[in-house]
Amino acid sequence: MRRQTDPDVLLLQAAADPTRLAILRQLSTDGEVCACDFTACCDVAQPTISHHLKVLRESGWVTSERRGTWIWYSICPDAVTRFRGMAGEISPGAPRPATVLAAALSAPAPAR
Amino acid sequence: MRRQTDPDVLLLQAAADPTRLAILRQLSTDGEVCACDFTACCDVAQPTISHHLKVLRESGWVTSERRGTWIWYSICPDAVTRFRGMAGEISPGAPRPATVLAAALSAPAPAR
DNA sequence: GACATTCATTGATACTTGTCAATATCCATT
DNA sequence: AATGGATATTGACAAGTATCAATGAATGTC
Repeated sequence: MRRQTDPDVLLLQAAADPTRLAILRQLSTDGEVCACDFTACCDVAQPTISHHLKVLRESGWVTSERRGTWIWYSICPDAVTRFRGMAGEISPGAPRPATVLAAALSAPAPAR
Repeated sequence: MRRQTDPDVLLLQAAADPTRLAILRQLSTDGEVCACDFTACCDVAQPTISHHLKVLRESGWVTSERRGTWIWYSICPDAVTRFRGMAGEISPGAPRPATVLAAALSAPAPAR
């Protein structure tokens, strides 16, 4: 298992966790959320929330801003753009007209 | 670490791997790909490809169809729809007009 | 300064996952 | 049925990760 460097994979990996997806969804709804408010929605201890926020920060999903005692988190618009770009690129694929299908069936072997 | 059941998280987790993302991208480009053609693009052994294809199958990303000796894979349109739906739901969040920002700054504590 | 609160870090532990060698299974051809 | 090629499965191992208790660092209040 080699460590990830592809930024797209990093973005997906960061979102692919129930706690972090819940965080992203709450941020999508509220726009800005204090770190102390995430413990309520996610049913995990404070260090765990802090860990997940770090993952989201380092993957580019969120930014934080200190205001006195509290730290407010919000989603980076750039991450949303990148995520939607990936969603646009992944598609069911090129159309397969009958001629192409027939060619594939009669071909001696798949393309190398 | 409790096992995942949320289908959205499962979909993201399945895509959040370099090999599997490469598979999805090749399927997006070519529409339909023979299992034997994935070993070339991903630089991993055949059992590893088979393992990743299984993950993509069980998470709903792809379907397979046997044609004689070869098995052809393609992306499920439904998975694409779900993925794009998630991409649409995650956003930088509600707008923060000056009044809201001022209220947040002067508030004694974050909303509980 | 002393104290309380918020958030981050450290360290330990249990669980999950990506990988491959070896083997099995399925299909087509001879 | 015997052989060969394409995929899947099994088993084992190394590496990654989610979690929390304990602790540290920063800020605000008294």
